Amino acid sequence: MSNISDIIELFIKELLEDASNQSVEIQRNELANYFKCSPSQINYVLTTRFSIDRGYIVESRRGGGGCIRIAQMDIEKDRYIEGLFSEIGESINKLKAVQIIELLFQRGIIKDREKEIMKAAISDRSIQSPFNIKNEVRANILKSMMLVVYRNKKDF
Amino acid sequence: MSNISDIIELFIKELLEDASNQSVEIQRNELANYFKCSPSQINYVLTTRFSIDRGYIVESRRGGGGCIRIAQMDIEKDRYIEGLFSEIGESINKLKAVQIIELLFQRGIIKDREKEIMKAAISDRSIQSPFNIKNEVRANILKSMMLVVYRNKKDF
DNA sequence: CTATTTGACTTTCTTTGACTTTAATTTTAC
DNA sequence: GTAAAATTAAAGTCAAAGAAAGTCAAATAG
Repeated sequence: MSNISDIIELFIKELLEDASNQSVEIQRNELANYFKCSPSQINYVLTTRFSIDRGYIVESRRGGGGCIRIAQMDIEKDRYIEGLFSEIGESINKLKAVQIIELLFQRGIIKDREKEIMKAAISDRSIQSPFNIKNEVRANILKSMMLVVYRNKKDF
Repeated sequence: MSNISDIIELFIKELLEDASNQSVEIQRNELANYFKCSPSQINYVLTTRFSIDRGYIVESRRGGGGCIRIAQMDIEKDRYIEGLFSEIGESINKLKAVQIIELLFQRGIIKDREKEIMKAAISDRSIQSPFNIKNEVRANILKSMMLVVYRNKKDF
């Protein structure tokens, strides 16, 4: 204990607890100043503790008035998606990805057009990277989209 | 949050909401004075937030009694999507991609959750390719997804 | 060795101000 | 009284400065 990263992690998680809509906005420099650490420490915490795999979506804006938004999915409540996530892992081929998307549709978690959009996003035609990282990129895209779906159930 | 540009953007959009004919007239100096900012700030907001690819037309007249008119374009969905396609081209950065997605939502072409799914798919976190092809991949993903929307209008 | 911390450098977005251009109004010359 | 000139009242442009956040690699801690 008592490394700053853990403390900042906890702090952000408390903010998220208090937030009504499961998302908070922070200012990197402000937070860094508050914890008397370097600004890039905040980035470190975000990438190591608030990654997609852990159920968080992080967005940011630079420039004057810039900020970082952290949104959370309540992964505990959804053992199901947790299972799918670990199945996807770091890398997934197109066939398996499509299967998972179809599954989500069958379960009534996504609508028809959402299914089609997701399939389009992870198609080989989309991920035309000339290197052998297609499946890694596909895994990331799929997980990101799934997070949105799970976070956003209310809108369904 | 809380940068003046965003506030002015919001203000103008509210004016547009209230306007009967989807267009409003403002006076640059008056507005600048109201928000206690430099007049050229207004130009900045107009070029970054009310550009033609965001669906706005801005006209102005200089000299005494001059003013700026901002009008919201009302374009047929099909032609609209086609135009956006050519704008995306081979490569697109994240900001522009998000703008296009927001536009589709604003125009009622996609739903809220579809918007979020699409934004997740083209986020930097998703497209974690270690090489300099991010923007190419992003363009492909976005176009693929838009194609689904375009073909699948009936479901909306 | 792995995880953390820091700092120098980069990128992106915003804000400001000095200068330019254009249009309307007022003044002047005839 | 009218046409040209001067003045004034807008809006436009552009580049520099400022305000964030991002990256990456070296140093440090455990």
